[in-house]
Amino acid sequence: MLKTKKISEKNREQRRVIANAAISVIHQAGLEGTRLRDVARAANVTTGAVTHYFDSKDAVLVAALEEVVQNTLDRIDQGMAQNQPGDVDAFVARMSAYIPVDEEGRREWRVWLSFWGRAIADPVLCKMHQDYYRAFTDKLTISLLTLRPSPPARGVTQATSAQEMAMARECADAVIAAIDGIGTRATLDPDLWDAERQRQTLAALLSPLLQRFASAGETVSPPSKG
Amino acid sequence: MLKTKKISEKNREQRRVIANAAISVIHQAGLEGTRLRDVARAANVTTGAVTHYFDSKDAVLVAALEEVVQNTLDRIDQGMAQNQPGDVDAFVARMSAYIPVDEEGRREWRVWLSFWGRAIADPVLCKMHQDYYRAFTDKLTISLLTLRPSPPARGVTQATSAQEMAMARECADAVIAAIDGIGTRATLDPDLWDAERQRQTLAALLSPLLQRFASAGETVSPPSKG
Amino acid sequence: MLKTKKISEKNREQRRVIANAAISVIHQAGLEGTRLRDVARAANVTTGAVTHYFDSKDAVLVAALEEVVQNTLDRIDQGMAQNQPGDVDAFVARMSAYIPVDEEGRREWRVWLSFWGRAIADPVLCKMHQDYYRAFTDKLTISLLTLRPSPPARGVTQATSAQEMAMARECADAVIAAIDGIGTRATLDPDLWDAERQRQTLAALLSPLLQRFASAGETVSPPSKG
Amino acid sequence: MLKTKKISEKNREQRRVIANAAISVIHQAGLEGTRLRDVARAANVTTGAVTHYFDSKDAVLVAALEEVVQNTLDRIDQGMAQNQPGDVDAFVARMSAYIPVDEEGRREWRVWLSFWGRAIADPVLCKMHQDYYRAFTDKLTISLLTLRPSPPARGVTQATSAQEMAMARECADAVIAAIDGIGTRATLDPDLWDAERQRQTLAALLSPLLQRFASAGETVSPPSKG
DNA sequence: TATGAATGAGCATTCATTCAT
DNA sequence: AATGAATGAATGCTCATTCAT
Repeated sequence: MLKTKKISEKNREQRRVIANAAISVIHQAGLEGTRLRDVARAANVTTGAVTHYFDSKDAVLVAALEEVVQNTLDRIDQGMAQNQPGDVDAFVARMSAYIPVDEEGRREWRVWLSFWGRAIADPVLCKMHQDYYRAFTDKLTISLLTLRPSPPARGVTQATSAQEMAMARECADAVIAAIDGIGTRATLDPDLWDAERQRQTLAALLSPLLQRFASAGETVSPPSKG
Repeated sequence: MLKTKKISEKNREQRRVIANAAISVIHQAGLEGTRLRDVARAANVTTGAVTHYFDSKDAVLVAALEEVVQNTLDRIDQGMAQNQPGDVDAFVARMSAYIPVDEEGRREWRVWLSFWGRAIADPVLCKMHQDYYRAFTDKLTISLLTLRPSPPARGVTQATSAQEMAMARECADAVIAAIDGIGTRATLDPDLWDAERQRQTLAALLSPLLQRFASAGETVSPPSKG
Repeated sequence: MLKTKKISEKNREQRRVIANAAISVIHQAGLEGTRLRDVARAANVTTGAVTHYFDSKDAVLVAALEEVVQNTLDRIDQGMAQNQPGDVDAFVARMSAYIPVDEEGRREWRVWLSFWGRAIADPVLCKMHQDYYRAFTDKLTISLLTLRPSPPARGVTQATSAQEMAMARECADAVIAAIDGIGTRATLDPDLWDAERQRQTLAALLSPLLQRFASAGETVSPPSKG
Repeated sequence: MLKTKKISEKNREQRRVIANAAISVIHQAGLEGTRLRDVARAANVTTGAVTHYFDSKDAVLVAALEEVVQNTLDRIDQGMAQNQPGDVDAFVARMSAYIPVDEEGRREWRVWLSFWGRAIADPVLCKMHQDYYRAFTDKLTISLLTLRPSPPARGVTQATSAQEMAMARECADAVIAAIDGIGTRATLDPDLWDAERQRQTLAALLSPLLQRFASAGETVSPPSKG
């Protein structure tokens, strides 16, 4: 039993090693240029070992994507610390952890973008993306609420109104869209899109939006819609 | 001479037919699921005809992307009509032509997204994307300037100051990022992202930003940066 | 009728133009690298024209080989002038017209050699080669007889004895083998085999042989065989 | 280490099996009629196995040629035993091992001839031929020197004079040319060229030449050149 | 567990040939 | 007589997958 557990752990460890090797290869060769042999070589194992730990190539790719997703979600959890109400600038600055401003970010974005193209025709990958984004949206929605003044300060008794929740979710949608839009551009045109331009664009999109949101009693929707 | 022209035109016409067939197949099967035979069948020609008009499969895919790019650029030119100064809502509404709010839009976005993944490892496709986005940014920058009150109204004599240009370009970056971010989400999670949610998110991101921009004498950059 | 003849002549002329174009392409690209399109281009006609004048690609290649054969046979006829009895050196010198000592010779030999490889698996080409070589052997046999002193000088009355004919044919075999052997080497290693080395080797092989043959009353066979 | 060696040996063995299968197919179908699938079938493996051991079809063909070359060189080494000075007949008889007098010889010559045609347009094959022939020439030159009386018998002290070497090399050129010329004829017209005719022609060409060479103090060059 | 040799279906690509004009 | 666009069979090659060791 002890042995089984050890083996199982080794199993899991080997799977992660291979998944990370796959990420490396995808990063370098692109998704359709990724051959199982190269993944095996990058993981210092044989091709047989790869198929030993994974049922198919698709399973390897899914594991690679899960690895990237997990890394990102972990970072989100770290960054989703309690906000200071009204401190929009700090929040925007934290969001810049999700755009490709450093080497690791660029690496993850390249893999990320590779999977988008394939997810379109692959239900499994598509479902993974949807689940991940929904989770991200939920986390962000919760976090955004802490940007608002605490309820008592606004003279309301209930913890969070449904309307406030909706506003926060709209905001989360917008924040994620901004991140994805900037990340895409920066990944495909890295020479033109250095960290500064990315951060500037992120701030341009999020600051006015979040300042409205953070202001008590106002809606995030444009006035013209009301 | 006339004959030559006719032949040349037929050539170009056939190439477009095949490129559009490729778009159809990419839309259905994804980029890596696209086989030349299926493209040929979709174009009602034989595989030999495809290789008669194109040097290689890659050339067919490039032509397909060019077709999508051209369609989009054409639409941009149509939508870049003179803005009414300050009419931010109308501008935002026009921008919604670029997010996948209808069937054709979804179709183009699926193709578009497919190419992103491949552009990462393909210098030719990458260059195409960069060129296209730079062109789009330029067009949008010009258009955005017309959202601002005319110079005399602001008491300035010069046509457009360098600072104003920079502001407009920052705005253009932000607008494009918003479009890409929303388009990506909507393409990968179409059930959750209907036209309404897309438009709402687009407005949430662009309205506050553009209202600042359209207001004379203010900068688009967040106050904290100044 | 006159018109028919003209057309027919044009036909023949066009076929020769195409055959010579084929020789050019074979010379440059080798036999298996020869595409009908390139032959057409080299002849300044369209691919359709080539198939109009020839039933198939093989027919084009056969015509090309016939052209080379005809050129060679014509030259043989020119060189087969009456020999001066005993003038072995002049005969050997004339034989050097058949080894690739000049540009045209090298060109023809490259084509020639290309066809050998294909003749092995192609009965039609094989037959052509056999016929050509047999014709060459016959011509050469006749010519060689004139190297010998005239019969009266040898005290024989009959024109040419059967034994003498056999000797001459053996000689012809040897001469042709020497030419082919040297031509092959020189074609495949032209840098090492300049005209001088070829001529030297030809003389080394033929001079002793032919001097024996030219001497009345002796046989060309090695003494040990007799 | 032992295991590695075994694998490596199996690799080499399999490559040879496939190369020999290729020879069989070339022998039957000619070089341009040789398909990888037929080679695979002849080797009792799948097409995938062939590409597992070889990078490309060309690599398979090169290996096939190398096999033939190696066989020939091995035979040359066997036949290059010390000559008895002056025993020209024995030497000529040994040379007949290189003309297609038996089934195996015909087989090798067919492959050999096939490659000549392709070597013309293929630098790699061309280089192989040149290297092989230069090696053959060197071996033959050394061997030919032993046909001459030993230096003391000729009253010279030095081992081998430069002039003697040059004579031997000229002789080697001639011997090889004779072999190639006869082999070519016999391969392309096997019905007419039985073993007897080949041997006769070989003797006709080589005997007078070598007798001159084997005679001390004479040059192999024709008198008229001196 | 782990290996890597072997498989074979599937792909893009080539090119002689056909045929409507 | 001549064109050249279109055909489609045939080939080399790739690579995920299998399996005996």
